[in-house]
Amino acid sequence: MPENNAAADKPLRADARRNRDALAEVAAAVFAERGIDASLEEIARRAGVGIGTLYRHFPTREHLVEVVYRREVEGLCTAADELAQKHPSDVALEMWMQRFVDYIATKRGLSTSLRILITTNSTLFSDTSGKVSQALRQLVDAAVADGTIRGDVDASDVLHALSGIYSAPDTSEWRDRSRRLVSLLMDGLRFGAPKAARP
Amino acid sequence: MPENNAAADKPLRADARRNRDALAEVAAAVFAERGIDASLEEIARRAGVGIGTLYRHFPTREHLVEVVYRREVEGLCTAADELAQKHPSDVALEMWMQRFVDYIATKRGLSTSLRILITTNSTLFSDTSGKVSQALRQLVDAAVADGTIRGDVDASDVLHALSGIYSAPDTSEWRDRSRRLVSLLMDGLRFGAPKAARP
DNA sequence: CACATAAGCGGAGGTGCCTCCGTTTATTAC
DNA sequence: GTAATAAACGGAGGCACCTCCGCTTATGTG
Repeated sequence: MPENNAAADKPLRADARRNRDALAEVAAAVFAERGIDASLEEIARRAGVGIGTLYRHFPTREHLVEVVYRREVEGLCTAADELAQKHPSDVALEMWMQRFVDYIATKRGLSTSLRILITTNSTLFSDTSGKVSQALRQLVDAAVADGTIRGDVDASDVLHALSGIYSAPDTSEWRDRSRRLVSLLMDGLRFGAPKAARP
Repeated sequence: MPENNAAADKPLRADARRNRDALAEVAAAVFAERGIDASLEEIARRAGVGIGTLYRHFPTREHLVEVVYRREVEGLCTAADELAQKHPSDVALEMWMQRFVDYIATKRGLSTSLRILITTNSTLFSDTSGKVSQALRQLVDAAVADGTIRGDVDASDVLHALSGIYSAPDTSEWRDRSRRLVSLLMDGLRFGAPKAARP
């Protein structure tokens, strides 16, 4: 079956689809630069649409935030595929984790509102965290399979190791610290692997 | 020692105290009638002060809500004393529980925002719930002591029995249902008490 | 192509938020 | 009582929210 929400999902008209996408894309940028309380009118303005159009597509701020969030997670997961194709699998894994750090970075500061949104809307959390760990699993498994990282770890171990990134305090050094955590982790993962790159 | 917050608590000027009280009182009414998102400008207007004055006393909506909430709890607890003096102790207990129902009634619908406020500000919760159960304990103990309700229960039992009031769904019948719960509970408490009123 | 029409657009307008600062007033000192 | 002054007042102004509805445009049909 193609889809079947209560009374929805008919294909949008071309202009509507265009505007909707433009809004989501601009919103991502504006939220990143001004925080989650950014002016919706600014978003509409920058996207080149009227404020009415914004509200038609996204009746509340939360709707917009949710869509932006889902798109970003989507992008993160797509990146896993692309990296996997263009790079040796251990390098792909490392690059992806660095990108993951960048991604988390933009989410800091949005904390309160985003947390409320996520606790309010539980499918949002399960959907997205499921996708992320699936993307990670794919990268880790590939790297283990071709011997560029050691064989006695799996995706859950790596995810667990990354969890320090969430919990670390919100200082100016956070980003650097997190990048170092990722390289450190990679060194550990390469250690003793059959085909690990030797620096 | 009288008080000693970091750098505060000097006695307010007479007009300031007046305005502050008026605002809190009006706010209680307006929140009750329009919900927690009521217009702050309306509150200022009805209290007969400028909007600037409202914001000086209560820099954010949450500040105002918190103060209103604390006052209401205060009132509920004061009522316990008054009822205890004017009525036989079992009657006082019953009347107080009915008033408790009214109090909870005004809080329904405010749920989300109030819940956020309470989880954000944990002393608010411990302060108020402590006071409420203390008031209830006083009433129950008195009624047990003079034999108008049975002796094998204590305040915690009663509080536990009342907890159904919170959890019940938010229907139109809620209030009636809750009132009946209270009478039912009172019948049970009077049953077999040495000096219970016999209908 | 031309037309009909449903889908979508946009922005004016009314309301609320919050800040800032010139004016008013309670209080203290004399 | 009067004067000095710190405290408090109030509302204009600027910005954001969100709705409503007259106008525009994409799309299907002949």
